[in-house]
Amino acid sequence: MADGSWKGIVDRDAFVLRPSARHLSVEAYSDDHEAKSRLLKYLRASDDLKTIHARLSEDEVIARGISRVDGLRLVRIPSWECIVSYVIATNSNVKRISRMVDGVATRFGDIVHEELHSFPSWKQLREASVEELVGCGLGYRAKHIHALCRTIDDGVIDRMGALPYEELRRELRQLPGIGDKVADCVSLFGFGHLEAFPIDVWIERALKRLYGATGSYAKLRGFAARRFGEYAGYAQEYLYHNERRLYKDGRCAFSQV
DNA sequence: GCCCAGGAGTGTG
DNA sequence: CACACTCATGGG
Repeated sequence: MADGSWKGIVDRDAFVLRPSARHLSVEAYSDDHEAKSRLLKYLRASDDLKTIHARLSEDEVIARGISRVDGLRLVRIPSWECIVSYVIATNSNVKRISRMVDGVATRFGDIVHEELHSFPSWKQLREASVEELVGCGLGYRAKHIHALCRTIDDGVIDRMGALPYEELRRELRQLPGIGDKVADCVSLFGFGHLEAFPIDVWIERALKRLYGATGSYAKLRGFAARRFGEYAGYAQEYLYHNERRLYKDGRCAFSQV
C-alpha cells in the first residue's frame, strides 16, 4: 500500500486514545525512516486485511460491517503505554480518557515537538506520587497506576512479550487495576494478540442486539472465540465502532437482527 | 441533579 | 458460580 493512502486514516476511524496521535501521517515522516517505521507499526501496516476480512466475512453480521465501515484499522499501542492507558480508562468515557492520558503525558513525558509530549516511560511514571496523578484527573485510578509502577518494570513487560495470549492474559489479570476487560485490551492493542476480544459495555450491547448473546464475561468470551476465532480482535473493533455510531447518530452499518 | 462512562476490587449468598 | 456495592470524576 502506498504511503499516501494512509493519510488521515487514524483521524477517521482507527482506535486512538491520545488526541495528539491523531495528527500522525506517514507522509509527514517521509524523511525520518525511524519515525516512519514506528508509525507503520502503530498502524499495523503489515496486517493482511484481505485474509482477515475473508475470514471474518464468514460471519454475515461482520461481513456487512466490513463492507460499510471504510478505513477501519486496529492499532498497535506500545505495551507500557497501553497498560497504563487502559487502567486509566476503566469506568470512564472516551473524551475524559483522552484528557487524562494526555495530562499524564504532559506532566511526566518528554517534549517531542512544541506542545506535544511523548507518553512517559516506566522510569518516568514511577516518580509520580498518587497526589500528582490525582491532579491529572485520574480519581481513584491514581492509586492503581501508582501500585502498577511498583509491581512491574520494563523487564517484566519484555518477558510478557514472549508469552502466548492465554498466559499473558493470566499474568496481566494479576496486576493492580487489571481485570478481564483491560487484560484483553492490553493483549490486543498492546501485545498484538489478534484473538483477544475485549468486552466492554458497548460490545456487550452489540452481542445482545446482533446475536442475542448474553451472560458473564467468560461466557461471552467463549462465544466470540468460537464465532470469530483468530481474528476476534478485528471483529470486536467493527462491532464497537458500529455500536457507538448507532448510539451517536442512528446510522448503523449492521442491520437490526 | 441525574445517569452514564471502553470496570475493578471486595464481600456475600 | 452469580450478584451487590463501592470507588472519583467528568460528560451529556
